[in-house]
Amino acid sequence: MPEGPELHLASLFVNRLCGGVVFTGAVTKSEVSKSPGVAFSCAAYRISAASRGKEVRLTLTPIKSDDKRRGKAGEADRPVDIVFRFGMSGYFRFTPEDEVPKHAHLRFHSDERPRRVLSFVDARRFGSWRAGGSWQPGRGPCIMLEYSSFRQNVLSHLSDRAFDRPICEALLNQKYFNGIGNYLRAEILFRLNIPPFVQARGVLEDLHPEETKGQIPDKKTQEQKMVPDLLRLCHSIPLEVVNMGGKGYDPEKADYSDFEAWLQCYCVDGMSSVRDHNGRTMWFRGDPGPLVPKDSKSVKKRTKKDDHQDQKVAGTSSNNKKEKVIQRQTKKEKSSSEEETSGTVRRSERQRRTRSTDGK
DNA sequence: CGTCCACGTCTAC
DNA sequence: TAGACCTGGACGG
Repeated sequence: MPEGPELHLASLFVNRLCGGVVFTGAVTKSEVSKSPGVAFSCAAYRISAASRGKEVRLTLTPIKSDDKRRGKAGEADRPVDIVFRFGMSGYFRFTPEDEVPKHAHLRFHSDERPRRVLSFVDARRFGSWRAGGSWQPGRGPCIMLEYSSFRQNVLSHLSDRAFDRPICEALLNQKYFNGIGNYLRAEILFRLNIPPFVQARGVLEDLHPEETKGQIPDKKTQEQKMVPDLLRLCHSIPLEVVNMGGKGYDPEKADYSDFEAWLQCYCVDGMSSVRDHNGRTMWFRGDPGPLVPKDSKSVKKRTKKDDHQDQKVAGTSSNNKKEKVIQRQTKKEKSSSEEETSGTVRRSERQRRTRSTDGK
């Protein structure tokens, strides 16, 4: 669940559930985790959280007790910050001690009875944390919480080579779009009908610096402001997810359906998808744009349960990096595939469940 | 059983 | 621009 909205929801989650809780003792780490242990131990401390883009920072604040029997060796008295990245599968849980989830790699123990545990859970372990530091240098301002400087940061660096890339790939660059991930880029570009593989600079260079405070907008400016531009949607669409209220963050199935219903493009039946230059799946509708990878393969969505269709578009070689499946391909098949997949292809013809054998 | 795929970085050739 | 890093769910045989 981890893109900007999920990270921010995680911070809200921690503040809501742990705000009044006193924690105690050491911060414990799973054996298997490669992230460094957190050298913090305290008889009584509180936990608060903040987020920035795709990072969450926990602050452990020791509670000053009246009796000054502090001074035990290793006892902290100053606040400690821990900055987390969630990888592909990280999230926080707060559970009774005997219900700590599998893959809980960093744990904070409450001073209650029965005890509860705040856990950083991360099945794939692509996530990480670092104690004592701050936000990762090089990551840009938060798309949700630092909108103004985010916008400024992008528009003042358009000469950067990063904006040579297709817009869909630039949107994953955390130096400029801290918080955007794979589902958000699809949803954002979809709502503006921007082809994903057009050069980023071209999409961005005409945008206003905006937020020109004190200036009375004339009618034209007002009209322009009615139409949210790309950078504004990089802010507002993630906030839509946040405002759904915990859905989309919680890995439990019950909440997940709401999030699924919110998606208009990403993994949605009838949309097209291709691998971008970094091997990430880009979901879109219509024209992919001129910078689409040459050997890209278009794929129709596979639905999970209901109608389990798994239909690929015939044609182009399957460029699966890992398995290196060498597919034969004929020019004829290729052209027919492009005809079917690239041109907006009104999918009026309901999802066909025909499994066209690809390139075989 | 097996293969493919996943909301993300990292670093090495 | 490839892998590497991981687990697990969905789906196919």
